[in-house]
Amino acid sequence: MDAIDHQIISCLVADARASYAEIGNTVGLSAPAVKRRVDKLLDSGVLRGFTAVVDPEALGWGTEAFVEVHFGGNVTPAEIRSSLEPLAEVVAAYTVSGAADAIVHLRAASIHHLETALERLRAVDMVDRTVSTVVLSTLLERPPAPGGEG
Amino acid sequence: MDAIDHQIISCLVADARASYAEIGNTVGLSAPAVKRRVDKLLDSGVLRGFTAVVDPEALGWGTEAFVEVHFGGNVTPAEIRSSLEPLAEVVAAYTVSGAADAIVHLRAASIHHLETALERLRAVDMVDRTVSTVVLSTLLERPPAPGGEG
DNA sequence: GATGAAACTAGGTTGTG
DNA sequence: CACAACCTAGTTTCATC
Repeated sequence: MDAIDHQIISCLVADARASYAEIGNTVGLSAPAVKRRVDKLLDSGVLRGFTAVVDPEALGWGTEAFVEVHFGGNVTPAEIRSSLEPLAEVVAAYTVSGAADAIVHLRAASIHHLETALERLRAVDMVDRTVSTVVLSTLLERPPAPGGEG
Repeated sequence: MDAIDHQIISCLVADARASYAEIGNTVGLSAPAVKRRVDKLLDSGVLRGFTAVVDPEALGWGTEAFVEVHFGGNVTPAEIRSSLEPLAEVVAAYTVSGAADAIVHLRAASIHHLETALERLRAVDMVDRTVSTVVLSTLLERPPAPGGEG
């Protein structure tokens, strides 16, 4: 994990289908050298994989919301995870500090779809209360800048 | 944008470096046919591109927070966007309904780094008040399921 | 208009120094 | 890590339905 690895990761984040030769040209390495590093990064788990970036609107997932979920009683993160995993509308979920126990990021096709997703979320065992915040517009969405401070 | 396009998108979301032949094998098409469809999806904007999925911990970005931002006065989404864009720790930002004006997703290297990022966020013009929620653990993070209801 | 097969080109992969 | 050879995949063209 040296500076060149960070550059390679940057290239792949920018375009996961970039050729090794192209990346090598950017970072000053030969194509095979880049491949070996990428293989190592995949093997070590630094790179988890490669995915396509899709326009949610085009797929008919134009409605988003963040939901603070309050659980009743003692619930483990693992239990929360397994209870949320079956809900297709849940694109992300986090346990958090503060008043709520978890924040759930929902993506739905419409307000109506969002409502039914919320109903199913509230029907999940141990869910006590939810506070929904509907997304009006996405201002910014980007991968974390590689090699920040710290 | 028929059912096969959705299948192709699913394949690419699962693995952006999958070969056209492999995708074709899954969706029941030949490699050239898949390529033509992918080109069209890229051209039409349904597919925005391809990116690498990186482990934030491994890159030293292990601390996350969601911040509700309250703005003073009349601020346009475009103004919010351009004021947040320079902050490297901002990985996502949304205008939202409800009490807050925006939700900002921050990723930092440490609690200390998060603190400095919050200071810079609060120093942004027109930012009135912020309410931070620190992420304890990531339960789930996944792309939206293609072809939902709606 | 879109697909499938084949030919050609480019990139991925492995071995050697 | 670079170089070189080999092999696989991407790309284009053309014929077909």
